[in-house]
Amino acid sequence: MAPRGTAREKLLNAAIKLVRTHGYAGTSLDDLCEEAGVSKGAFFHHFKSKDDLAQMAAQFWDERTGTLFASADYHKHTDPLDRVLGYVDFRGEIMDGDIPEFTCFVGTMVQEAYRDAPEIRRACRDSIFGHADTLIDDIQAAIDQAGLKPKDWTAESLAHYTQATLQGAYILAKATESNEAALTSVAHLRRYIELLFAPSH
Amino acid sequence: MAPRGTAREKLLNAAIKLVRTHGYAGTSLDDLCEEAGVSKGAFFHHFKSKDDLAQMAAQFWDERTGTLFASADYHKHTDPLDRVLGYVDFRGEIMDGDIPEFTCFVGTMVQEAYRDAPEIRRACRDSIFGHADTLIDDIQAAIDQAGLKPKDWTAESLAHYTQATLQGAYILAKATESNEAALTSVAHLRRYIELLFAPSH
DNA sequence: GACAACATACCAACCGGTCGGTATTTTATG
DNA sequence: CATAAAATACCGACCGGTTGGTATGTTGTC
Repeated sequence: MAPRGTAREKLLNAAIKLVRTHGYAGTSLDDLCEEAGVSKGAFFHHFKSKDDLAQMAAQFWDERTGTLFASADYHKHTDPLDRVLGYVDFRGEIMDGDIPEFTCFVGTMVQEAYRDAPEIRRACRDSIFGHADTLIDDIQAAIDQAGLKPKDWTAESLAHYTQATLQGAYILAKATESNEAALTSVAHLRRYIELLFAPSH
Repeated sequence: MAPRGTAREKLLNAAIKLVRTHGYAGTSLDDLCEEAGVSKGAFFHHFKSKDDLAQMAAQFWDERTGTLFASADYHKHTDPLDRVLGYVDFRGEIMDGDIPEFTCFVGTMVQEAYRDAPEIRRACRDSIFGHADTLIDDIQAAIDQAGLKPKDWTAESLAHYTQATLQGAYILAKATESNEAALTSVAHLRRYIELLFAPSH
């Protein structure tokens, strides 16, 4: 028997895995409980409803990915532009293995829930944009160091754009059942950033 | 009473509308029939199953958007780069109104169906990449005219990248319930293409 | 009157959620 | 420090409604 006090976390991890594979509405509570190896009773002890689980899972995802990115090597670069490009490279490096293993849980879920479950939408939005915001300081430092005075874009808008590209890359990956088009997209994103900061402008 | 012989098309349009709003699994056959103003019998007269409808709807969407883009003004530019940039601008212009009205039906659906319904996945893939392919000739002409010899990208990969960016832009729009981040993404995409073809390289 | 285009009635499986109960851990009290 | 009470963690049968799908009509048109 599994140790007590672990059902909640097992359900959160099961949610992330199954929603990435089958979508939110396509994942039933029975599926969730079976995947987690817990009972229906345990589910409703920890969560008020399926939507409540989804919201908590978005926060859980946010923390899990926050740790992953915070401890990644790209922060070690002394040059701010290298940190930004290192981030992009890192996003490419983790596009590995089976598609549900590297695609974005909150990006997937918000597409289904944005209209019918406002709290889920907000939790997903906070995760996506909270993560994007971790890039702003490095981008701004790169702008300052390069002596750029961009008129029609900002560190924030570029940070958001990176997330759009990555989310879209995952859709292409799902459509083709391959990470190839996703990696191509990351390469284009990298090239864009290089061009933005290229000395010749 | 609605005229006979229109149920099929009404169901296809209802599918596009409802899936864009609630997702694929989140849309029931009863919802579909009610939205279309048609009975369950009519549904199963025209479609073998819900998945069959989804597949047909992806093809229907492909034809509908094919007509829209084929008749758009950006083709009128004599300069190929202007046609490409005109396409991007056009994508921004149609990001208007309520979110389900401008987001991508096949991009939404493939996220839910890519693992569990291979025929739907293929139909969505064909629509996305078939559309992307309509850009290749213009991009290639722009490359040739600018005298570029890109080593690590092609007209095809750039065409695919535009679709990734747009699909991701829709996710940001859904997450924020606003088209603002989507428009910002389109502006960045435009800037990237301008930089790629800028004389100074 | 044949056949396509619908409508209606119905079904079994599945869905999210409830409920009564039990096992374990924590806490208050003498 | 013993122990009873209370809170927590968990179980699984069960419920009513919804689901995708079927079987059997009815209606319009050539």
